[in-house]
Amino acid sequence: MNIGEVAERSGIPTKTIRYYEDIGFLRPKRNENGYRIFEDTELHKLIFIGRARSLGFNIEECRALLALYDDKERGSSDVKLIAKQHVQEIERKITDLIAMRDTLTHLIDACAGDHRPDCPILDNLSDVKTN
Amino acid sequence: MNIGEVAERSGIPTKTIRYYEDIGFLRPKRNENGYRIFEDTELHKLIFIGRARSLGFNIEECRALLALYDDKERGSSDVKLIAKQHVQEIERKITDLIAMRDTLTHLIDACAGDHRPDCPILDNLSDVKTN
DNA sequence: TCTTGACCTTCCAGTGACTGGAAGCATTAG
DNA sequence: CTAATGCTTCCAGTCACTGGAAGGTCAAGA
Repeated sequence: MNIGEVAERSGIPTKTIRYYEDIGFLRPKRNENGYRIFEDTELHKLIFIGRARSLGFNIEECRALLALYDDKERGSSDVKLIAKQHVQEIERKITDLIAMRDTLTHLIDACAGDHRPDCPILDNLSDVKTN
Repeated sequence: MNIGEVAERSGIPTKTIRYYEDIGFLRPKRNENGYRIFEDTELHKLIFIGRARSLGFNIEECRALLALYDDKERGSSDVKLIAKQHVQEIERKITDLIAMRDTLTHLIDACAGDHRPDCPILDNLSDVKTN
């Protein structure tokens, strides 16, 4: 497979695939004209990385997951720990977003047609104590 | 207030506060020695921005939210529209994050978490068919 | 008074994770 | 044969910071 086909099949742009090679995620062979040739294992790795990224894992976390993926002797508890930490972070974000949505919704309702200079809701939004 | 105190009270690093000034979020006065002097309104603005940023709004979105925050005529329909679009975006993000969390949680539950190498998390991430 | 250290200033460079573009070979379709 | 597409490398830019250098300011202590 050339890089274009791998990009199509993995959903990862060619630029990004080359970048992933740069940072050591893959090391595809080259043929005589210098083109990268990808094996199925490399395609699978890219799909793996793409999915991990879409789940919000950053590059270093992906590297750790890839190492575990490659390591035949790995224990699954290592993987589970990484995933659990990530779920905690996601849940914190969800909580924050719900709070922000509720605040903004109140803001929209309460500020509609209100031309007074001081809005208590805005004051509350930026109040340190409600942080 | 000097920048250090504002940083402490807003939770935003001094570097970032100066950056926010660069991009026009604030325009703190200076005293004779050149130090920035911050009013309470600027502190509140920073807390507001910090919260919006922590929820994934980018700088331009923050600028729009700040306009809502700053706008003495708020209640006008265009400002309200901006806020509503932001609420929609927040809801989309919440949905995405919940999907992410559910996927990960499901995988964690299915993962033994012991020293054995079989791990459903990695299996799922590397399974081409579930792409 | 001098000095030490914390705090402030500006400017420039680097980060992460790409992304875009230029310049130049290789391959393929018409 | 030519044009279009695809591949290569390299360099630069993006966003939102973040770190460091070099230097000015200020309050406290010997």
